[in-house]
Amino acid sequence: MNIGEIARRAGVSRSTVSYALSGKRPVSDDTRRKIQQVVDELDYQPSASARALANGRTSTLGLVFPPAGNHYTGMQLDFIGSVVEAAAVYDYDVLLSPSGVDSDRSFQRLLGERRVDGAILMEIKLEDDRVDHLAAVGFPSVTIGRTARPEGGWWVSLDHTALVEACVHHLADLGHRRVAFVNRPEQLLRAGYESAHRGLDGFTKAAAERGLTVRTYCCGDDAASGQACVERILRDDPATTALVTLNEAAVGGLYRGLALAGRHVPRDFSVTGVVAGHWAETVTPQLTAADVPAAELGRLAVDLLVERLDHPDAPPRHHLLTPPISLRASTGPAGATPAPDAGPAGATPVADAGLDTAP
Amino acid sequence: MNIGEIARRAGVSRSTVSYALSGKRPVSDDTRRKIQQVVDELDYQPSASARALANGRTSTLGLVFPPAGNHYTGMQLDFIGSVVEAAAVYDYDVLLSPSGVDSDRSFQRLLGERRVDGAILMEIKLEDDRVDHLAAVGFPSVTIGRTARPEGGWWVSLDHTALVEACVHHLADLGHRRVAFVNRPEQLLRAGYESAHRGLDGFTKAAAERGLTVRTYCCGDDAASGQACVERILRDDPATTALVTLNEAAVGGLYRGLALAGRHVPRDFSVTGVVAGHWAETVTPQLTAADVPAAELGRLAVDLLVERLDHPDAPPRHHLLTPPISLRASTGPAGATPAPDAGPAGATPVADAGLDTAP
DNA sequence: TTGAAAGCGTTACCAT
DNA sequence: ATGGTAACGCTTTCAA
Repeated sequence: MNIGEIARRAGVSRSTVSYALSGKRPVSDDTRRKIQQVVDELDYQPSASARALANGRTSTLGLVFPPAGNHYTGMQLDFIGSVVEAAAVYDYDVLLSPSGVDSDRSFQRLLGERRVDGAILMEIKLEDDRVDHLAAVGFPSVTIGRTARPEGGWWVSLDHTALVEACVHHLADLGHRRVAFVNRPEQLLRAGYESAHRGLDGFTKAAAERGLTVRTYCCGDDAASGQACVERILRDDPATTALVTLNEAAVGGLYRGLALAGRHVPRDFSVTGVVAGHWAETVTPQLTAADVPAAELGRLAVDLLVERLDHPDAPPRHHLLTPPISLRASTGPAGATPAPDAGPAGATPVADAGLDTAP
Repeated sequence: MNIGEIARRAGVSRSTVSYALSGKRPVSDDTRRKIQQVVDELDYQPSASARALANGRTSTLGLVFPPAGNHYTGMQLDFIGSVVEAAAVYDYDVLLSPSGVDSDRSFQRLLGERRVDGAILMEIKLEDDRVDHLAAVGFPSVTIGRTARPEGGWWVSLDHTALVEACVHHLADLGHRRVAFVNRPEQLLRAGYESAHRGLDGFTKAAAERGLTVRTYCCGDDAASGQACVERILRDDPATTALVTLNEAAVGGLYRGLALAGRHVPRDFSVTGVVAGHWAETVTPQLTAADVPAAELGRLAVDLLVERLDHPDAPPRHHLLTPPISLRASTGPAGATPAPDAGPAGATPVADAGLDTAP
C-alpha cells in the first residue's frame, strides 16, 4: 500500500494526500475526510524509508553506549530506559549503538549512513574521540556526561566531583579520619572515563581539605571484586572506618566483605557513594548515597537534543546536576566502637548486617 | 556525497559503483580499485534510507519491550544488552520500541512504517495481541517467552514451570513443608504475563506432588514491596520456612524483611527462585537460584530472527531452556531451628544475614 | 484549494 | 564487464 494507491482511491493527487496527512498545507474538509476514510480503511501508513529519503529526516535518535563486556550497570540501563521513553513522547524512535570508540562499525553506520537525526552519547571520556568527531562534523548530539572541555557543547551531566566531595564531607562530619575510595574498574579509569576521574578528583580534594588519611582503589563491576576490594582495604589499613564508592555493582560485595571481616555497617564502618536510588534501597542496610537521577538525566538529554534538532542555530545548552545525599542507614559516627585489630576475621563475632530491630 | 558523485569521479556508472560496493556482480579489479580509492578518499557511505527504499530492507531489528513504569529489572536489561550485541555481530542495528500492546504508537510505527526487517518481543503474555498481530500479517518475529499456544511460532523461552518446580523440589528435599511463592506484581499476573503464570503453575503442581502447605503472593518490583511481602507471609503463617520467588527486584527486600523478623537465612528460612546469575551473587547470602541465561536467550533470539529473515520459508524453530539451579548460600535444611512464635518481631534477636564466619 | 512533476539516493533489471 | 534507466514511495516546489 502506497500513497499513490490512496490518492487514486480518494480521487485526488498524491500531493494532496501527503498534505492532508502532514497538515503542511490547508486541505478542504471534504477532501480531507475522503482521504482519511480511505487511509483508515486500508490502514495506510507512509513508509519511513521513503519519507526519510524525501525530507532528510529519520525521526530516529541514536543512543550510543559502550559494549557491555560482561553486563550493564543498573545506572546505564536506567539511562537507556529513560531515553527511550522520553524520545517516545516526541514520537522519536531510538536506535541503539554499542560503540565505545569512533571507529566502531555500528557508530559509523549511525552517522555515515545517516540513520538518525541526532545522537545521545553515554559513558563519556575526558578525551572522547566520538564526541570530537561529532563536534567536528557538526552532527547534532548531546552527551550524558561531559569531556574535559565541555564549553560550547550540549550535555547533561552529574557533578561527580561535587557529589563525591559531599560524601567525603558527610563522613568527615561524622568523625571519620581514615577513608577509602572505591572507584570503577582500573580499565575504565585508564581509558579516561569522566565519572571515574572527576569522582576521584573530588575525593582527593575534599579529603585534603579535611585532612583525612585516604587510600584509593579501583574495583571490578561485580560483587566478587567488591568483596576482594574490602579485603585489600582492611589489609592495607585496618583502621579504615569508612569508604566512598562510585561502583554500584560492587556495593553488594563491599557489604559482604565488611560483614565477613566482622565490621558492622554502620556501627563500625560507614559506606556511602553515588548510585541509583532504587538500588540504594535494595541493599541492607540501605545505602546513604547521592541518588543518581538517571530518569531525569535521560529525559533532559532528549529534551536538549530535540531542541537542538528543532532549532539548528540555538546556542549550546547544558544541565549540571548535583542531587543531594539521601541519608539512609549505611553511615554513622566514627569511633562508636574502636576498630578491631587486624587479626584474621574468623574469630570475631558474626555481623548483623546493620539491622536495628530494637527501637 | 552520493553514489552519483562517486561514479563521476571514478569515471564509471552508478550501477558499477553499487555493484562494486555490494559485490553482487563481478567487477574488474581495475575499476574496483579505482572506485574504492574514491570511496576512501571521500569517506563515502551509502544512505541507509535510500538503500532501504530501493531494496526493501532496513538492516534494522526491532526490539519491543514493555514501558518501564518505574524502572526495568536486571533481567530485562540484560536481554536488551545481549540482543543489541548479538545483532551487531550480523551488522543489524536495533530499534527500541517501548510497547506493551498492539496499539502503542511506537509499535505501530515499527510495523506500519516498515522501520525494521523483523522484531523481537519481550515480556510475552499468554494471550498477546502483539504476537497475534505479527503472526496474522506474517511479519518476521521471534519472541522471548511464549504464548499459551506457541506451536508453529518462533521463540526462545525459559521453562518457568520446570524451573519453579525444581525450586520447590529442592526445598522439599531439604525438608521444608510450609512454603510461600512470591510472584511478580499482581498487575502483571492479571495482565497474563507468561512467566508469572507458568511459574505459578509449576509452584502449585510441584507443591501438590510433594504434599506441601503453600501460600502464593504477588509482590511489587521493588525492595519495599519485598519487605512488606515477607511480613504478610510470616503473619499469614508464621511456620513458613521457605519461599520461592520470580521477583528479582524484590529479593533485597525479602532478605531485609526476614532479617527484621529475626529469621536467619538459611538457618531458619530458605530462599530460592529464578533470577539473573550476577544478581544472585550480589546479595548476601548469595541466592540459590535458577540463573536466567539472559545473554544466551538474547543471542538465540537474534540467531533465530536472522535465520528467519534469511530463509523466509524456513520452518518455525524454538529453544526452550531449563538452566540448572545454582546451589549457593540461601537454602538449607528445614527445622535446624524451630520457627519462632508468631509474636511481634521487635523482641527477637538481631539477624546475622546468613554469614558464617566460623568454619 | 488542488495537481503535476522534479527530486531524494539507492538498487536491480535489461541491454550491450 | 559495464552502462542506462526504471523503479522504490514519499515530500515539496511550481503552476494553475
